[in-house]
This record gives sequence, structure tokens and C-alpha cells, in this order.
Amino acid sequence: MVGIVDVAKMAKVSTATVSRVLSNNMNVSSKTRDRVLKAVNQLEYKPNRLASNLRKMSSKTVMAVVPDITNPFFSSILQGFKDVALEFGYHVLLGDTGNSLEQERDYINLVKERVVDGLILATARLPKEEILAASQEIPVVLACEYMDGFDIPTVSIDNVSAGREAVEHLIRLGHRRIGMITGPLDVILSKDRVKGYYQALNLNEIPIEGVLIQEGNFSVTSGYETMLKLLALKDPPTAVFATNDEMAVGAMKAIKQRGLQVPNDISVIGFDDIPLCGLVEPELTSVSQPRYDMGYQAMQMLLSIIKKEELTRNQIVLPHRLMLRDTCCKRPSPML
Amino acid sequence: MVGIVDVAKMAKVSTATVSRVLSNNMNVSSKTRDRVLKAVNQLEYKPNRLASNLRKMSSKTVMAVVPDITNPFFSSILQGFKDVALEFGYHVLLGDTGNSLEQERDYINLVKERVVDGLILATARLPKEEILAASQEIPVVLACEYMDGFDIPTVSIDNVSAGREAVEHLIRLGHRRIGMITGPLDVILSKDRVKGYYQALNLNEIPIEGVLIQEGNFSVTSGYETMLKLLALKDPPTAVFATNDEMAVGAMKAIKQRGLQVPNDISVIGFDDIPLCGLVEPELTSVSQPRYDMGYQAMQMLLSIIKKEELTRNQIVLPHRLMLRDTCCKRPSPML
DNA sequence: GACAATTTTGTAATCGATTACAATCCGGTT
DNA sequence: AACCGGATTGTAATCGATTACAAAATTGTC
Repeated sequence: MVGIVDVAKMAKVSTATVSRVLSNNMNVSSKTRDRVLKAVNQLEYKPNRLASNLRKMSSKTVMAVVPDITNPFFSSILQGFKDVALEFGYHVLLGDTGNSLEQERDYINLVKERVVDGLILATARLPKEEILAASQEIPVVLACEYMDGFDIPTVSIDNVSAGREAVEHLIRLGHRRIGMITGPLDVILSKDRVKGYYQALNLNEIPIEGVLIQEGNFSVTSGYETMLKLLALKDPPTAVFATNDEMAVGAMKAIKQRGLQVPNDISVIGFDDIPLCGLVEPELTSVSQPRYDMGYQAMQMLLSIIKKEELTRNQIVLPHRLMLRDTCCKRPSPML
Repeated sequence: MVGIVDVAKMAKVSTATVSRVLSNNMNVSSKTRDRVLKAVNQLEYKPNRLASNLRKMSSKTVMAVVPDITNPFFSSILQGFKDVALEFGYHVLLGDTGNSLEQERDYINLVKERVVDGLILATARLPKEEILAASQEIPVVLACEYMDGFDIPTVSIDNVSAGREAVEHLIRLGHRRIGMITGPLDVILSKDRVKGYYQALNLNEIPIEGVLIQEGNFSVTSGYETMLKLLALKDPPTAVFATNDEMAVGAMKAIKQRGLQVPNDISVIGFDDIPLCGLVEPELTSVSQPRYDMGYQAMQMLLSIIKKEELTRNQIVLPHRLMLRDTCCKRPSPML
């Protein structure tokens, strides 16, 4: 393996000079620079990053922690991460927790061992305090989930408002019995969207009924199964709001299977606006999040923190948007 | 930051001993081991991996190169990669090429700079020779794409046979005019599936017609658009085989939009068997690949190569399976 | 041409864990 | 008690690039 000393020897300079040419580039006469560069090319010298990393105390690598890469929502975020990272010469380590709390915690240790310089959490199952503690010791940015009252660097949408707006849309269409299929209630994001649901009902003076709120786990089948429960009620909802698109599609399956129609009998709204929305029939109305952008901005923020730059803002709320498609319509005339 | 010397001091041993306790664990008396471990815990010592990496000349990290993480097929493979890697204490760097040849090449350099110990390519746009050259210098495993006649470590399915079987299924149902929507023809995988198409037609003495073969780019819209072209033929096909599910779904959209029915008017088969297949209507018949398993085995192979273990086989062909669903049926009675 | 100011280059310490090699310890044997 | 062999521990070199500091070279000024 050819090292920096070989280059130095060939160019008849010291290793310091070679290093200078290859990094800062300042304070080297163009004559010697050329000589060094020629040697570098001739020997096909590639600096050993392991050595460089040790000396600089940085791995130039960050970790992206997501609950499940297989989910198109998160894979888009990842892409945002990667593009910024690349731009600044950083690499992205893949951290898929498979929704395990343990693994989430393990990843925090990687920073302490200097395997990575920082962390982006696109999932937050860990207790707030633990995350807060970590964020004070090491560079961490939270993507997707906003933690009320904690000053942790965050990029997210306003999930409460997004939830409220989705439900208000249904109310505006005349619906009064509105079912909600939520994700696991131990993740903040789910709680926030339920909060939005409450707000919408309260604003419109519609009484809240516990049975109309069902907990799923973000999977298609959980959407299917919880929808069956809602349909089994003596007085089933005329509209359903699911906190992600997969569950919404599962719900649609259940509705159709019971011989009912979407949206004529029951309206459905999803969340995330993944490509799937345009592929099912009828096409699914959904709340769109700027997922790529969230990833992009979160990584920008993380790298700023790593470089100890001053942050203008350390909490960014991005806009969401209700994408109207074909799964919502006026409430069927009530048969009083 | 607490280092190994601090631990050594506290435990009143040398750094060598501390290191021994933390790694090999052999040849250390239990008395001193306990003492060291106590110090490690008390000081919350975390070894600095950067130093360790330099000394051991290994980053304990590998890179997974995929064309597009957003594609559920590749994200599943990634998960397979990650699970094996984790098991052996390795990390996975995310390499998304966005189908760019340049980036694919850049990633090879990362090994030379020792940023990663090895590479898994789940895409192979680079010329065969270049990949072969790389594989002789550094640990590389090819996932998904099998290169004829080159002895490069590979995990894949038999794309030729898979393509042939899909088309034969259509022929068995009575179809004789069978359209093919293929992925970009510069990737081996596409070529192989087309080869299978040819074989099936030849075996059944059906003449091959160039216009029936259309090139897409794996996207839904490309499937939609190429299907429109097929439908515009004077004598359109009664069945279509797409080399991935997204294009198949795009084709279904086009068919329905023209007022035709799937499968009654036109049968459709996709490839990959991603979850989407079960969500569209009618549910899509597709060739299933063991994607997680491919990732899993490819990573096992790569780690073996890195550790310079003897490989029993360095080319693995995994089984595929035609998943019958609702998009194929007998050819509509020909109106002669 | 002498001297100061500045630029360019070199020397050697440094990052922190690992490990080859040397030293020491300990129990058993004669 | 002397000695041996194996187990345990310590010393110091090592990985290869970076960089603080020192030295040398160059430029400019009078």
C-alpha cells in the first residue's frame, strides 16, 4: 500500500508538505504543489482515512436512525439525508431500529465511541429525558417528531394542525361520526395527530367517542383489522382518518370487502402522501409531508451542529398540505 | 474524554492489559479482569474506535450500493444486509447511486481509502470489466445481477428462467401475442428477463415481434406510457409481462383508462412481488424474489471474503416463485 | 547588500488503541 | 533451594496522516 511517505519521497518534500497540498492547499508554492500532485497521480496515492480520522477525531460519518427503511416515507427522508451529507463529504450509516427501543439506544453509543460524528433520529420511542440528555452531550437532530417544551434541534411538520385540518375537511363535508385509526400511541407523532382530531371535533362541537379511535401499528393489516372493528359498531363512522397511508389502504380494503364503497359510503383520509396513494382505487386523499425536504434540512442542521456553527433556528416546522383525491365526499344523507 | 490510560491507571495495570480484557479476553487472570472491568464501568470508558480502526486497519463498515432506496425491492435487500452486518459487528453505509454511473465508481474508491472494508453492489451499470477489476483488488459481492462467464462473487436469482416461466404461464393460458415492458436494457437483469421471454416464445413456436417489446425505466409512469404504445398497435397484445411491479401497475392504469379490463381483456404479470401487488385491484400476479434473503446471503458472503475465509461457493442462485393472483386469465376467445 | 517581514518547507509530536516482544510471576518438580 | 514451563503482565513500537513549532527561503525596503 502506498502511503504519504512514499509520495513525499518521490516528490522530494516532507510528508507535511504533501498533506498540505492535499488538504488546505494554502501556503504551498505552485512549483512544489505540481511536483507533489504528479507524484500522487503517478503512485495513485489514496490517503488512508483511518489515520486521518484518528488525527482529526472525526469519522466524517453520521448515522440516520429510522424505524423501518422499508417504509417509503422513511426511505425518502433517508435520501434527503444522503444528498446533503454527500455534498459536505459526509457518509450516512444506516440505522434501522425495527421499532426496537434497545437498538435506538445502542446507536447513541456509536457517537460516544466516535464511530459517527452525529445522529439523526427519525423515530423517537425513547423517553424524552433520555433523548434530551443525549442531545446535550452529542450532536443530535430529531426529524419528524416535535417534542413539546424541549429545546432539541428538530425538523418536523406541525402534526397537531395537520391532524386537525384533515378532520375538519371531513367535517366540512358533513361528516359527524368520524373514525380515527392511529399509529402506536407511544410515539409522539401519533399522539399529536390524535390531538388534532380532538381539536377539530371540539371546535365543531361534536362529542368525542372513545370507540371511534382505534390503535394500529402503521401496517396495512392493522388498518384492515381496526377498520373491521369500526364497521362492527352499531353506529359505524361515515368517514375515517388514518395516520398513515398504509393503514388507510388497509381500511379501504376492509370497507370494500364488507360490500361498501369508498367514498360513497365511507370517506377515507390517509397521511404521508406516499406514491401508493395514486395507485390504489379510488386514489387516496392524504396529508402530504415534505419528506425529502425534512431529511435535507435535518441533515443540514446536524452538520451545522457538528461544525459548531451558530444556528439561526434550531427548530424548523415545515408546511404540510392536504392532497385531495378521490376518497372523500359528502356524507351520505342521514337516514333519520 | 476518558481514554484507555485512565482506565489503566485506575485499575493499576498497563494499557495492554486493559485492551486484552476488552478484546480477546484470553490470558488475563480473573482477579485483574474484575479490577479492569470495574474501572471501565466506573469511568464509563468507551474505546475510541477511530484509534482501534487505524491500528487494526479496518473500519468494520461496509457499503451497500443500490440504485434507489426508495424502491421497496432494494430497501428490503438493505434490511437483509443490515441484519447480518449487525450480527457480526459491522455497520452499513448507505450508497444510493440514483442510477448514476459516476457515483457507482466513486464508491469503489471508498474501499481504497479504507473508509469501508468492502462493497455490495445491488446494481451493475458499470462495465463488466471494471467490476471484475475491482473485485480482484477489493472485497466485492454482486447482489441481484449475475454476470455470465465472470467469476465474481454473486447472489441472485436466475432471471432468464424466471422470465421464461412468467411468459410460459401466459402461453399456457392461451396467449400468443404477449407484450413485454422491460427495464433499461443496459442493465443485465433486464436483458436476462428479455432473454427468458425469447426462450418462452421460441419453445412454443410463437414468432417474435419487435414492437411488442418496449423499454421503460422501472417507474410507474414509464409502465403507463409504454402500455399506451402497446395498446395503440393495430393488433395489441392480450397479455403483458413487465420486469417490475411498478411498471406493471402503470400498465394496469393505462389498460383501465382505455376502458379495458384486467385480466378479462388483458392479462398482466409483474416482477419482484413487492407489497404493492396485494394492494392494487385486481391484485397483481408477480414473480417473487427472496429479496431479504438475497441481502442476507450477499452480506454473509462479503463478510467471509473480508475475513479471508474459504468460500464453499462464491456464486449463489436463489429460487424465485410465480405468485399467482388475479391479473391473469385465459385469453379471450379469438375473434377470427 | 543588510535586515525585516513574510512565505514556504521541514521536524517531530500527536491522536489512542493494539500487539510483538520482553519481563515477571507462580506453582510444581527435583 | 534451585530450576523450569506456562500463565500473566508490562514496555514500547506501531498504524499513517496531521499539525504545532522551528527552520529556511524568499521578497521587499532602505
